[in-house]
Amino acid sequence: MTQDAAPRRSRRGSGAVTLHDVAKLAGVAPITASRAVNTPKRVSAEVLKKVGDAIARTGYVPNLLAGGLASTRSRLVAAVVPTILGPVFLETVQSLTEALAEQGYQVMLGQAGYAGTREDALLEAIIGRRPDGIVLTGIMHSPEGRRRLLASGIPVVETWDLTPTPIDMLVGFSHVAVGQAVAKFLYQKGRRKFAVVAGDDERAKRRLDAFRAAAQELGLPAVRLVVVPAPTTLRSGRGALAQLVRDRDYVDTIFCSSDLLALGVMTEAHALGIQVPAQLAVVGFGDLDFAADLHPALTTVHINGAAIGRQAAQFIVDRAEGRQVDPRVVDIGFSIVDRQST
Amino acid sequence: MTQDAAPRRSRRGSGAVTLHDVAKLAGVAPITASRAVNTPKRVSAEVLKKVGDAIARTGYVPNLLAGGLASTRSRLVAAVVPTILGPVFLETVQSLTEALAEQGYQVMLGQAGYAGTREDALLEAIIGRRPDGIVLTGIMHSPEGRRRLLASGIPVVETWDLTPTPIDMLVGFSHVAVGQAVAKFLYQKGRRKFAVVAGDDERAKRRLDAFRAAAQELGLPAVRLVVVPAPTTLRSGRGALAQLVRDRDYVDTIFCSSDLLALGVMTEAHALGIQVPAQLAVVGFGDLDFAADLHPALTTVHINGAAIGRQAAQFIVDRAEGRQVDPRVVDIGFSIVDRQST
DNA sequence: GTGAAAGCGCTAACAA
DNA sequence: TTGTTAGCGCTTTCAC
Repeated sequence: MTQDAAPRRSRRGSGAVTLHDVAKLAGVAPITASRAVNTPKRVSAEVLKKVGDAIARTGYVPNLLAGGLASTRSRLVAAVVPTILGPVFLETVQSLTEALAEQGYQVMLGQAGYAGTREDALLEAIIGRRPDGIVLTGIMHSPEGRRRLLASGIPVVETWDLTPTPIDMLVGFSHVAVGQAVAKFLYQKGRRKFAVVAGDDERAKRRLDAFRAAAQELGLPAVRLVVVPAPTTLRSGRGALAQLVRDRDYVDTIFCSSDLLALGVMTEAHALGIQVPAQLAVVGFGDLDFAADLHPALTTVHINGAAIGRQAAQFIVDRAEGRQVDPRVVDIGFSIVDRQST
Repeated sequence: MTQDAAPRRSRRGSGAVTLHDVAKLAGVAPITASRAVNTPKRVSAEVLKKVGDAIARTGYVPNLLAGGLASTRSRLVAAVVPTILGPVFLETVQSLTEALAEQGYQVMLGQAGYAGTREDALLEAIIGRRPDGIVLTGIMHSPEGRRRLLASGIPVVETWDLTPTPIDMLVGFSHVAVGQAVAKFLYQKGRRKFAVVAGDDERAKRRLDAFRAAAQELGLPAVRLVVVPAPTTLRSGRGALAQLVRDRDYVDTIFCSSDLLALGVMTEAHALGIQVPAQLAVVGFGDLDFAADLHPALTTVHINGAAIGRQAAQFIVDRAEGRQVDPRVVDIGFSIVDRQST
């Protein structure tokens, strides 16, 4: 603890070990120590060893805030979801986090809320961190928000959708195609009287509209619609079926906008003594973990959420490393998993 | 675009608007602009207006990396979960994120993996960001990890448990008390032959041990045990009941270490024609969203995960603002929600 | 209430 | 391959 004789201005930051300390201990210049840490190939074996020893001895952990400021590369990526409580995007966030972690990036989580309030404050908080990328899942449709993102110059990946006018990069699938495919699939199964139970959510609405249009084209009767608030729950699924029954609106098939809703419909069917699939076919969306193991097993639309996360990570890392990203739009597709509930 | 006459070394960072630009436009010193942004009360109304106008005109967004470096307060909090895919901790992460966002902090997400591998790399990544706090949920039990955390000097909140030797701060509940309470509860319901289906997880194990010990003290026969891999799933719940039946190990009650397992047990019971609760009582753990709406509704242990998140946020903000935190351990308790499945 | 100077810990640019 | 210098954009300390 050698104090300076004239300690005019002491700041001494956090008091943690710095690269300077390591460099001094190793007997090299700070920048050399920096290279030993970040680009070990561009440094002699001897220096590498000395610096490595010094790090081990001091327990040095690089300050990424300082590094990010100096290099204008924060190695931070923001992921924005409506809410973390919806199980839908979790797989994407998980694989995104993992793929990025492998490359030395961390994920900052932002919850926009379905309402779209706070969007502005959230954007401010995100942009202020100067992340190397922003991954959006199912949100940010206000023109003002899009403008700010664009203005920030930060690479943006939109996911879980295929919009005609992406902000920047895009990995998702067509909700319209899903709606059409499910209608066709059910028609081929011999089902004729459809209902839809859907969360009050823009993309669910697009699936549903396509579904209804396809049903109409197939010459089927009008599709009955029950809208429930987002986020969807088992409870609202139960309520929706109860309502259909109460209205004596008999249908032979229900397409739900989430697996949780489907589970709710099936639960209510069980409680009411309605046989699935004999009397009622149920289709979900998402193919959550539990869908395959329900009784009866749930037919549902499978989205490879993990692949979406990985692709998003790839996009961002590519950009951060200065690589050209092309194409900037990836259609990850979907598949209908045919199980017992239909 | 006035270029300097002799641009020796241009670095020009990110090219974004800086506080300097704002200050110049407002006709004040940078530090004054800084005060206008961060401590508006310590600035005259006139300055406040000029700076506000300049910010609006330029679209300035403060660089929190730079601010964090200078002030040694990153306003970043790391939250570590085993995996984001387990629904158990989500409510905690959600309320933590929200409570912190209100105070201007962001959450960085870390996934440790149940295996405990990568723990070291994760710690390095976290500490390197110099977060103002670290919230741990259900992990970090390696002595080496604890040592590093301690050495980093960063405030740590452990959650979802009540350990005898916390690293720093702690908000949770007693898993032993849960096990005992559930055993007593079931005994009072007239149940006598217990089984446990539990994930291979340290804390589930503690609940279960306490549960078995309590059953023994009540003079009940030995508790049958089925251990399934973590994270727990509906499928492993189904498998567990199937196994019990296959082994002709008849029990009248199953205590599951998660609601998902309980749902699996109930699903399998339904498939096998076993009546719940008449022939078999089922108790879950977690009181997830769907538990109340199952058929029959699931009796389970309720943990106020949101309260845990809020308390953790409080702990960290208090510390960051230099307040004394006392007490540093909060028992959030639990409750048994008595529904139809028992 | 406002400002000048210094520096948080690191890396880009340039030079040797 | 290594080192020197000058910042990255902000806030602290000290002075008025």
